[in-house]
Parts: sequence; C-alpha cells; structure tokens
Amino acid sequence: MKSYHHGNLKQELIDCACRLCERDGYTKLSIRSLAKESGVSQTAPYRHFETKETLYASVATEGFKKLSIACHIDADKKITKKHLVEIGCNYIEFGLKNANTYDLMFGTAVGNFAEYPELLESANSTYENMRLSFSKLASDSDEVVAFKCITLWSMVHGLVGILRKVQVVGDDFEEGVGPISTASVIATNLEDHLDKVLTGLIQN
Amino acid sequence: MKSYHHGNLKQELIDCACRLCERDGYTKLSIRSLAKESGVSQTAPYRHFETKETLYASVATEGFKKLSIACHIDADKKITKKHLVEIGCNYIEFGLKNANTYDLMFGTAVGNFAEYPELLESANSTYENMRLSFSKLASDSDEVVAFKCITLWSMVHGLVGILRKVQVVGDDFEEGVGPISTASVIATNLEDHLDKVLTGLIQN
DNA sequence: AATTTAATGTTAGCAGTGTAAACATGATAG
DNA sequence: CTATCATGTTTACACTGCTAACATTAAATT
Repeated sequence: MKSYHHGNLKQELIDCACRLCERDGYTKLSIRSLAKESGVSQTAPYRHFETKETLYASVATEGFKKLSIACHIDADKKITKKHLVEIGCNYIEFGLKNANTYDLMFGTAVGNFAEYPELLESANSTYENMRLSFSKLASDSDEVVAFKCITLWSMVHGLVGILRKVQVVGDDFEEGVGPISTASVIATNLEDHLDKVLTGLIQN
Repeated sequence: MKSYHHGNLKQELIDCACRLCERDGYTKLSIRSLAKESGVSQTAPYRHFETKETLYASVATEGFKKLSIACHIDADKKITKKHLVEIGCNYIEFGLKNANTYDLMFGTAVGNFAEYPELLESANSTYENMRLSFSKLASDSDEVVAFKCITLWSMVHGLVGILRKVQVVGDDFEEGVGPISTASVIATNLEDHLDKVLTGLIQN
C-alpha cells in the first residue's frame, strides 16, 4: 500500500541519477526514465528540479563531494611532496573510475555553477582543500600556493582526459611510440610520473 | 529553380554543422535543424550520415585538421624549447577559441574513433606532428619523445579544461588566491607558465 | 479541532528529437 | 534507351524536456 506522497523523492531521484549517470553517461539520462525507476509519474521530478540542468547540478555536487573525500589527506602536520603525489594519484583514479560523473562535473552540461549554490560550494571546497594541502608544503606566499595548486590541478585534469581519450583512439604506431602504449606506461607508473612533473613545479 | 538533387549536400551539411556546433555547442545541434538550414527534407542527411554520431565524427575530424594546422610549426632544422612553448600556446589558444568544437573532439560524443577512419587518421596525425616536433628537440629515444609528448599534451589539455571551468565557477576567495584570479594570471602569462613547466619536463 | 494553504503528486498535451520504412526522382552505366 | 542506384521526400514511431490544469495530503493558521 503506497501513499500518494513519496516522502523522500528528491533524494531518491538524486541517488538514482548518480547511479544511472555513472553507468550510462549523463546524456542517456532522462527525467522520465528516472521517474519510472522511482515508481512515480513522468512529471513528478519537476516538483524538485526546475530543469534537467538542475538535476545535473545535483549529481555534479555529489561528484565534487566524493572527489573532495578522495583527495583528502590525513596530515595535520607537515605535508611532503609524497603527499601531493598521493593527492594527484587519487584525483586521477577518481577521474578514471568515475569517468561519466567526471564529465558532468567538468563538462558543459551545467553551464554556470553560480546558479547552483550547493554545486558552487562543493566545487570551491574541493579546490580549497587542495590549496590547503599545498600551503602546508612550503612557506610560499598565498599567490604561489594558488598558482601551484592550479598547475597541479590542470595537470591531473589533463591526464584524466588524455588517458581516457587515448584508449579510444586506436593505435597504429610502432611499438612504444604511439599514444596508447605511452599513455599506458604513464598510467601504470602514475606515482613516478607525478613525482617527476611535480618536482619541476615545486622547485620554482 | 532548384533541382531535386542538391549536388553538394554532404559537404554543406558538414560546414553548417561545424558552424552551428561552434556557435551553440554540439548538444544544441539537431539533424533536423541542419536539414532545414540547407533547405532539404528532415531525413535527407541520413543519406550521408548513418547516425548523428557519424555527423559528430565529421565535425570532430575538421576540428583535428584545424588543430593540426594551429599547432604546426615551421622549423625544418632544429627545434628549441621556445618552439614547444609556442606549440603549447597555440594549442591552448585553439582550445579556448574553439571551445565547443574542442568538446566534441575530446569529449564522449564520439565514442570510438576507430569506427571513423578519417577521424582516427586526423587525430593520430595531430599527435604525430607533435611527436615529430619533440623528436627534433633532443636526441632522446623514441620512448622518451613519446613520453614527453603525451605529458605536454595532457598539460595543455588540462589547462584548457581548467581555464574554461574556472571562469564558470565563481570566486568567493580572497584576492589573488581563488581559482579565477590565479587562472587568469596563468592565462595572461601563458608563455612564461608553459616555459616553466616544460623546463621541468625536458630536463629529465 | 476545523479550515485554509502550500507542498507534492498526477494527467494530458505540445513541440522537438533521432531514426526507420516506403516511395520518388533523376544522374549514370550498360 | 533502359535499368540501376545514389540521393532525395513523406510518413510514422517512440522518445524527450517541459507546461498547464487538476488531485491529494501534510502543515500552518485560526
């Protein structure tokens, strides 16, 4: 005997959206199918999400929360380069393992974060955590810390993109020279790779 | 007096798609609107593109050709770090100025490049050009060259992503510390930035 | 406690989409 | 000249985001 009101629809929709988004990619996600999955009428979701983009924003928000957790590091005291490498590795691992969600977070599906306060907050908080880690590395000025942070971020972000893309491009180059084999070498030695590039970065 | 047969429909569709794609983003592109724009029936495009993805692939192919040109460098003889910086800057400029096309090229809209020989060819050729430039920098082994190439690529690719994203995230951090202001510093000093990061890279 | 109100659900329907099937036209090969 | 085949059209289906009008019930107000 189910009641007219669902009781917890919004959260259930978000959870379901997160699951389907990650499974099939956000393009395949439809409000209608989502409603059906929750055993509710086609237009019920519109009581909780103004537009599809609003729903996307909620999924992306969850994504940033998870990314924040994945990149959080337990080091109250001093942070070493090793810690940063670990953060970078965790970031990349998150991006590769949650590729579809990652697309939603960093793609253009949600046009303007500022329209979704929770999303803005979770995204900024992810950045802020990274920044804090960097600030515990050396006695740099705030500007230098921010600079290093953005640089690392763009580096791992780029690696996520390229590592994914390259697996899809096909590789008819000679052994060890094509993008796939090269990328897979990097992927399997992520720590070394990040360590190498970070070394160049944090010495300036 | 227009004839039953268009005569040059395929190319016109591609050109039109490239234009609309870059103007509105590939999500907004519909086969039907494209057909209307070319003054042809709704389903006419299907004589030239099996599915929408096939059309996407064509647009992406054009994109890679343009990217290749943008990153091409006229240096038969020896290549210096300065040249690589220039390539990187040109790459980033392309990514920022053709953001919507760039999304199509590096996003998930086209699932498997291998299904579209021309796309695969143009993408690989872009990579190959970059790799050649690196090979003229120093007497590295093929593996090291490929490694450096993928590293630079992921770096500039990441910068394109982050620089774009950050402009959309909003910034309630204190002056000079938030992602926007930091990113804009990097963006306006792209050459210096790339030079700095490349220095760390090519010395190993 | 009774009643009003607001939140949350449903039904019906519009305009737009990708795509398949059946048919029409006309350029080209035999 | 005729048959074929590439290329176009029409029609139709299932799906989508979204709106408007209405139904139900929980919460707030009297």
